[in-house]
Amino acid sequence: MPEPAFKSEFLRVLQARGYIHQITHPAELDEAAGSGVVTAYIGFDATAPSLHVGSLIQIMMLRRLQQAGHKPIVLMGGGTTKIGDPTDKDQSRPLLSHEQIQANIASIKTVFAKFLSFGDGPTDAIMVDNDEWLSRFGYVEFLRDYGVHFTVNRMLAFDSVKARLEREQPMTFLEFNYMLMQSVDFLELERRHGCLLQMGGSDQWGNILNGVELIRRVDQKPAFGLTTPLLSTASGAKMGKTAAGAVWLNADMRSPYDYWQFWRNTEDADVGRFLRLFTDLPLDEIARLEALQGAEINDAKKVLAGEATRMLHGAAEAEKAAAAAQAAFEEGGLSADLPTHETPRADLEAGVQLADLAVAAGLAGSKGEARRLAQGGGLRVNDRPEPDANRLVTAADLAGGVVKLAAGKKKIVLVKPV
RNA sequence: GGGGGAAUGUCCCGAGUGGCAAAGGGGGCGGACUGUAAAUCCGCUGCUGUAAUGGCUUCGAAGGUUCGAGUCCUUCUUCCCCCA
Repeated sequence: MPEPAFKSEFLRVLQARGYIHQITHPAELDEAAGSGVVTAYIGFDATAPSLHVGSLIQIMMLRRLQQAGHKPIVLMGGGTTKIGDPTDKDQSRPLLSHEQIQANIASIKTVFAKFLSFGDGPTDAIMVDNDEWLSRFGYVEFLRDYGVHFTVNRMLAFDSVKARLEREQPMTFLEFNYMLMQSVDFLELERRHGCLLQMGGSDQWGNILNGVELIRRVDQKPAFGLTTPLLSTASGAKMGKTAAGAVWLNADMRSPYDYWQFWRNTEDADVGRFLRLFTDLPLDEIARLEALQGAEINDAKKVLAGEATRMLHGAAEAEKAAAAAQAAFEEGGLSADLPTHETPRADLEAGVQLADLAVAAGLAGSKGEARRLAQGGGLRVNDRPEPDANRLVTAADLAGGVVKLAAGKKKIVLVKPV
């Protein structure tokens, strides 16, 4: 897109840090953001008990919004999750129960407090659940009030719908209604909180546009939409999916150490971009880090990992993760902060089959996998490759009170007798 | 309502028309090279087990034919297309 010179601090920051993909009315939004407090929202799904890194760019955008003196609204999709967003999905999702969804929301909530400051002040963040209004509509009422504003012709033209149809994959009427509900969300937030702007990933562009138009048509009020680029790594992989599964933000689903490792393993080509998006470091500092060449860029990755982990888990956890990584990778030593697996001392004294231990410690999904891993030279006991997964691990393998198990070079678990 | 097609290794795509643990690819994992990077090359990728031959469970669901079924037959489920 062209480079409009934004006047408002908010849009200037977003632009400089690479958050902007599309804006519905750039000049008007810039004007609004430059002359007063803008209330903006982003919707989040509640399909899992935690958000993952894929949502982090959205969370960070709300943080930037607040930093620039505006008011963020976190919209939890308690109602829309009951439907399931068809965007980018090939198949319908299994429907979750109301209780599951509410439990997920409660769990997700804890993360936002780390990035935003909530409260009653004019620029304090608030959190709302769209189940509050969506589940109250009667069918006839909903159709009369909102259904009239949407034409099927138009809805069929949206990418999310078109893609499903073209691939000859079924799309239920339930899912087809998702974009109506999301539009109504925006309208509802505009009425309740004077919300002016909806943000989201570029895949949400169509849904956001619908909301913008609904508000403009029904309430004759200004409304704006802004999307972020779809985040993928430089080599094209989707952000946030690794072999170990999604990179969850909740600490109980992904340890601070693993979270630190995720960022540490960023590709060279992504370091600058990620620093801008996911840390609060000043841009000139980032430019300096980004310019590092060869092996030195690893320093930039450590800064990235440290900053990102600190923001989510706090300074203490970030330092522990960094120290554990340094000990494990740079000094070949042990650190008590590495992930540990506890095993009964009596079992260890009797001897535990290595394959069983590797599975129990989460390094392999099955004994067969552990065996293959061992045969391929990827399974290490106390830093020595161990080709025989049948061998017994005993108390004799204890070194410094623990047995160090590794699958590959990066997944390390300390087995601790208890 | 009538006619024609489709569902395959629970990550995805996809070959297979009586001997199949099932081609090929993507993805993922491991190894080598490096810098805990990328690219490249090599290996692995249903569970379980051995020094090794093995055992078990898989091709939408349930039955059937057969020494033997992903493959043939019947019924069912879901989806797609055409006609009404």
